[in-house]
Amino acid sequence: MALTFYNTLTRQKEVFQPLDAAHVRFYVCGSTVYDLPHVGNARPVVVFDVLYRLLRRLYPRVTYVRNVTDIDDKINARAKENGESIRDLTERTLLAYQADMAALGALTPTVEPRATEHVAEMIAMTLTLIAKGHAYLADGHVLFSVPSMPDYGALSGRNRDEMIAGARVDVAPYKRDPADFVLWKPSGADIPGWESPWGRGRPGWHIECSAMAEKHLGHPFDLHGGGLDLIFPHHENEIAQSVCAHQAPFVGLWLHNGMVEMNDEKMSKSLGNVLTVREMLGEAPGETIRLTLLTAHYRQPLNFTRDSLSQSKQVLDRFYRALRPHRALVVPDDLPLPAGVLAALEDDLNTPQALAELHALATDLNKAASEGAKVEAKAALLGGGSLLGLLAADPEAWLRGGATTSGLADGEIQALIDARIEARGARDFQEADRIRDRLRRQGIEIEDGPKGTQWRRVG
RNA sequence: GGCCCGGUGGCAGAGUGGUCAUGCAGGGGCCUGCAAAGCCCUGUACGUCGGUUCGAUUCCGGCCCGGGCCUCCA
Repeated sequence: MALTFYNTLTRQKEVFQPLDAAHVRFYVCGSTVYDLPHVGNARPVVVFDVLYRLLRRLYPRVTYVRNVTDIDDKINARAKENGESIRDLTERTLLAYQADMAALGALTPTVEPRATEHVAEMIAMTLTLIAKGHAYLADGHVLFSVPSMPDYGALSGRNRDEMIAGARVDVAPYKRDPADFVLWKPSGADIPGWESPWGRGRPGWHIECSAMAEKHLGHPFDLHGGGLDLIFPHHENEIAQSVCAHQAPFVGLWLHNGMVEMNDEKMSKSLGNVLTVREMLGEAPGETIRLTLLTAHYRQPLNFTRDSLSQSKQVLDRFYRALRPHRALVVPDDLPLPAGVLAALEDDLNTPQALAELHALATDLNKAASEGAKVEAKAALLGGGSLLGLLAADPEAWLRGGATTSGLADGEIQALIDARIEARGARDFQEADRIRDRLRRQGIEIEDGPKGTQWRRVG
């Protein structure tokens, strides 16, 4: 099956045709580093991590760029509020972000460019836009002239008049057109600023992505991703800048993930209904959070609840239970790509379908009779899992390290199990059941099998 | 107000013009000393009203409901 994606630009599914089949290049909007990332911030990271894993298996070389926004007025405000330097705030937050995303099983992108390290490129692009008549200087600001670009609005599917009609914000008096947006703005002495041809100032929000994408991926490149809420104005403006600076098409394929919701409402800091990834990592393994983010198709809204988290934990338990008895079976390092999982992901990253395939593979493994069938089934399950960034943990460790902290240490558990085995050997089932009940009350479930008694923590 | 998206069985959540999602929960069986796990079987689901069709949950239109964007936002 051909790799297919729903393109926001055309609002239909299209077969993916890389500009260079030897080297696929894509860009995803990352995070503004002023606060701990919440679960909503994590969704694009996990979703596009699956995309990255898929592309790496399909193409010889993939460059994945995810930016770090460390110039932003919210950062300035937060640093002032905290009484710490901007550098300290962004450094600390970036480290937390990277740690949290790694805990969710996200691979490190090829490049994580920072805005502060690309101001020169942004100034250069701004100069180009002025030279080409797409930007102008007004009241110390450099503004992009939206009317200078006839195609403006193609991504969000709105025309300029509609935008102006629906505008809910006062238009800055220095704008020639209400839709114009800032490329560069002046900085007062108490705000970070960089020297520029227009005096000391700082870049507008959108220009960083245009400049960093160009630097690390060239122009044009294959695919651009981000949250649905970035379509307008961020991505629209990014397109305008890049297209006008180059007088050439920018990106043909745009992917946008749906929002994470709580109580059917978008999770966002401004609404105050956020759960941070860090908070959730205290309640559930990162892999459980990751799976939860993959249970719905990436373009659908995802209602995030503790209940959905425990559902995901149950699913992972099922997979790891299937794998547990086969620890000794050696599978190839180069895991196979199960056809069903691959086909599901090639169809616009249909992760729910891919998970259904994983369930079928787990059933296959549970039913496998011969040694050869077991090896094959185990490799398939792990291979499918790796494409989704799942099932890399040691099954025994996963099952014994459940969500709740039992009062019993592993040694104590084993001692009780040994005692129970002895009782069973003596056919003292009353004693054996008493021990089992005691373990169960401590959150330990035991299973008697042909290879002896195994246990796991439930919760 | 403008632009966009969605409403699937108890829950989560894919998908399809006419036999199946999948998982959890529920019911029955096999296995087990009993369990647990596993395996097998098990569900009159597709917001509503019309239209197209031999046939619609799936296509089209109206309506109702929910969400997103239009301002920072993943």
